[in-house]
Amino acid sequence: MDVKTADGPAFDAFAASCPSRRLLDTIGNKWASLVIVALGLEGRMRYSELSARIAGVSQKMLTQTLRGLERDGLLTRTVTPSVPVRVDYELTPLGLSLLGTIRHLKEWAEAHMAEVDRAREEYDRNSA
Amino acid sequence: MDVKTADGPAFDAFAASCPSRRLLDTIGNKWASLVIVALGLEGRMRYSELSARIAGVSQKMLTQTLRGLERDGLLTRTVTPSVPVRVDYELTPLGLSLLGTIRHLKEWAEAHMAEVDRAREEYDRNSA
DNA sequence: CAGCATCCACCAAGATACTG
DNA sequence: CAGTATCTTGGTGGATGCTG
Repeated sequence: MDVKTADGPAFDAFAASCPSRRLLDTIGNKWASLVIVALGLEGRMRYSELSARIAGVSQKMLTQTLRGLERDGLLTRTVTPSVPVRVDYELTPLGLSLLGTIRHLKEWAEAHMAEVDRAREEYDRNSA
Repeated sequence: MDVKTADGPAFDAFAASCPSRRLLDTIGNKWASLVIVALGLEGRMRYSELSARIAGVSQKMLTQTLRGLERDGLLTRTVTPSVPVRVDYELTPLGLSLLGTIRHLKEWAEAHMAEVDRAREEYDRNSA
């Protein structure tokens, strides 16, 4: 997280240049992580399949998300110039390695979110 | 990520009830992860120390973030009723375990973000 | 010192309509 | 089918001023 151990305003971690920050900006995105997980499961999907699979996403957000992930080298976009056009998306090796990282998050969540829920109830009860 | 393998609109992962979604909402937060990392390094910090350490955070956001993390059981808030008041924040065991998960993210970022950067340059060059 | 209250600006995200 | 274009909005986050 780019923590400065020296004195001064310390963290520059939130700066756009911090790798961790940029990673969180990516996977913290509501749709990006869903796209990655979907492609991780299916291996390769068409635009319309992704659209159907990820409930609630608008075309705009799906396209925007896919472009971003493509730009980051996390997935590839393949156009087959048939009629009508066919476009397939697939994770790159880089994208697959990130999928592994996301799974770690998932495991923490499944193991500990119940505890978080209990803490919330407790907190809300005491502050009501 | 609560993926439905059955047919239908498939993902309900983005729903508020999905543990992974909620975890990403937490650590995807710009300031929350910084607070956790800061407390992970220092072990225990006063409000003013956190404020000085995390450059650019407003009082509003810092307070809001701390309340959220306290509510989630990730840190404790200890008030010492001296004059003037003294308030200390410290990670709970739960918060410490999350710190470990965040470190995984950091490792991925440090190992792969350079590759992401290259992909971006390439992409931007080809679309210019 | 450690906050709460208020106001405001901004922009990401959704809805809608159109197209190669 | 797989998008693009445009408009609108809500809620996040910052600035400011005040208090136990």
